[in-house]
Amino acid sequence: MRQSLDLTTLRLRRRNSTQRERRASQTGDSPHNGSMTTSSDLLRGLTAPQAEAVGHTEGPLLVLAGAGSGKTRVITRRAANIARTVARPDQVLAITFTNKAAGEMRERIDALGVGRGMWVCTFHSMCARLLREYGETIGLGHNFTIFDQADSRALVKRALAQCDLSADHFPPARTQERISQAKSRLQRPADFLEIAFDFFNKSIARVYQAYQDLLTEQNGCDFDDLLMRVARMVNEYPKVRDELSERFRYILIDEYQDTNHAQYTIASCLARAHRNLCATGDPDQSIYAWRGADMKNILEFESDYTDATVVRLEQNFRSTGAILSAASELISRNDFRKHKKLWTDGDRGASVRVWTCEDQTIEAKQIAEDIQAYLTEGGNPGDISVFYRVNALSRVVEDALRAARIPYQIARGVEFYNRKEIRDVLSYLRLIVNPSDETALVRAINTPTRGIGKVSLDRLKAYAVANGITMFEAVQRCSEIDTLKTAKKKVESFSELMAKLSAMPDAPVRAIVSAVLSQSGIEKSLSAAGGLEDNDPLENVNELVSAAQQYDKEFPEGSLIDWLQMTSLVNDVDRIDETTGAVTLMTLHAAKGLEFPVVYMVGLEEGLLPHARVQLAEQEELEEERRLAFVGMTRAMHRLTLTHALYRMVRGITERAVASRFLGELPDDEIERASFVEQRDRSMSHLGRYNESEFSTSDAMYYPGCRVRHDDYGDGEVIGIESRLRSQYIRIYFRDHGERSFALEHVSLYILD
DNA sequence: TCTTAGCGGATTTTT
DNA sequence: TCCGCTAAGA
Repeated sequence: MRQSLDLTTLRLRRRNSTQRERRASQTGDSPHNGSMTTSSDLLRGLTAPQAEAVGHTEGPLLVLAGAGSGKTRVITRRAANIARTVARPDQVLAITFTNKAAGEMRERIDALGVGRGMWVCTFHSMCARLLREYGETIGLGHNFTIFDQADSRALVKRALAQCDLSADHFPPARTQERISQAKSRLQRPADFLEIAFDFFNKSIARVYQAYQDLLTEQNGCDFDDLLMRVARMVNEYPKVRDELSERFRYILIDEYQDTNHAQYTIASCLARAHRNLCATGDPDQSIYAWRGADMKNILEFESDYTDATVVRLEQNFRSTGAILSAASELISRNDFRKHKKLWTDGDRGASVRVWTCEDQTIEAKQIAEDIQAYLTEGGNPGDISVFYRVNALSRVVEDALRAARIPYQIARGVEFYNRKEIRDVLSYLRLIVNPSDETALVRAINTPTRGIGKVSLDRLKAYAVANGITMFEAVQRCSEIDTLKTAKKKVESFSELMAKLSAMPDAPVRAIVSAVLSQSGIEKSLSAAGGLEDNDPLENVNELVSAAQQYDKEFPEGSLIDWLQMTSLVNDVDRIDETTGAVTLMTLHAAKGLEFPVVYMVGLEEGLLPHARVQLAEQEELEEERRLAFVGMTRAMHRLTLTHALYRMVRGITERAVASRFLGELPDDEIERASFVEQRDRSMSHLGRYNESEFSTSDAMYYPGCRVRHDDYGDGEVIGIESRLRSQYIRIYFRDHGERSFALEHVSLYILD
């Protein structure tokens, strides 16, 4: 089991060693420094608060670590110190937010001369591992399948159908979200029903129950189940809790501000025996409230553990003065926060650049040109990253980079595993491991098409239900199913195929994957179809084989189960390869915890950041968007560029875009503006008169509080911009006429200041 | 049972 | 723009 958790670690270690060694040497954590064997060495080069956190061992500890304050270094050294002085490595549990972070941390700990055996993983992978070990206690087979979001969505649809609820009133995505939220709050279907008073919630409760039954029937766990089942297990089975909390004498949890209730419960239970819980995080970087994360967990740590030591890290070692000052000014607009003052004694550096661009194509082109110039000066593409709020924005940037022949990579690890052909192959593997996995069966049985369609599947299902067996067992006994007509033979041969494949469970994973490819006919049908220019499915499938081969090489002891688990739990960032020397594109969420010398943030517009889906009236939602902007900005070390476009094409339609209010919240002193807007559009635009000066605040920069003049209504103050239906509306308060709102594309306004 | 055309709806962010 | 779903035809 441990194998699966180590895999990502090792892979990342191999890939990233160059870059990380470079960074490590900058921070004094050189892996080649073999002389670090005493605890005092671990304190070398640290500031006083950092040293306090590293040296602390006993009792609860809260490290409030501002962006770029050397947090990773601190927790790494602290873990190393503990494992060296007061505990064995295997008594230490370190939970990080991504597998990548886990990999880096493990490598650094290794470099500090600590032996193997420490648990360094994410909440989800830790839970999967614990469930394989203890699952029987709560009636979960050890060979359970992890259902990803798409699988889970499909089950929600089935559950909705079973409950006779129309997808119109209960959109599967929303329903799934409701269920997920309930699970993260540790509410079971019955609990949910108890607090549901209206028809809507009662219906959701029914769907939830049906959904959960479907999952259980298939011996499956969705992502939330991994957490919920472990949380309930440690809560309700004192024996398990005691055993585990006895085992983990020291627990470190990073990014504590983004934990949800289930994770909080797990942490509390595991820390029960020894109370050596160290939480690190930064409330200003909490960006996952939408998926149930609760900032209260970190804000109330001190009342949960009244004897907690609190260390604040406020000195920033990452960014230049200008970047830090701009980011600090922005985040200071949030009301719901603990006051904190980040500071640096480094140089001010270059101003933060704010670019106003004609449209998204110009925006992308300017960025590509700017990157090109940076590379010409000898810069490294690997230093650069481009962030955006939504994945859809990556497209234009990609096109521009490709046109400029600049190497880039996108942090979208899950996408690979979401490809149809990959899911097809994986469904066979899942079925081998877990024959109850009906979702996998239904997919595999007719991929490639073998003439087993809906009708035959219905008959198989009916037979299974009538006889109280699984659908897979029905497949195996298809000869006795009379309702099957022409399909009988076909089902039979599928059954034989699966029997053959299942007979090789201990073979190397690569061999199993290859066997699936050749014997299922997937390979043949893919090569017959012929490859497209890019994204050839056959090539993707071959990449999967290589991945399996890699796994075999690194984990001779590894099993198919573990490999599948690993592929289910990869996230976007995990697949970034830092050694390729390519510009990295990612969402703002994925950027958390990373740093880059050069950062671009695109699409700083109302509707994108803050996103149109957030209720602007809800202060907390708006503040989370502001934190997201803050997280993005504070990733930058030397150079930060923020861009917005005046027109943006959304779903094929070009729309007027308005600069993000966040741009208006940045301090002028730290900002340098530039405009890439063509003259003709200025004169043709229906937005009224512009400021004369060329680089003035952008033409479109209406922000809340901005004073404007309207031809009919006189002077007023902008209250906000709202997106409704297809267009955006600007709401203005006029002294003489009260509140009015106008369609942005038709209104004519003069900006007064 | 499979293929295709046409339509409508959708998009936040992720383990 | 794009994707997935539906209905109709082979």
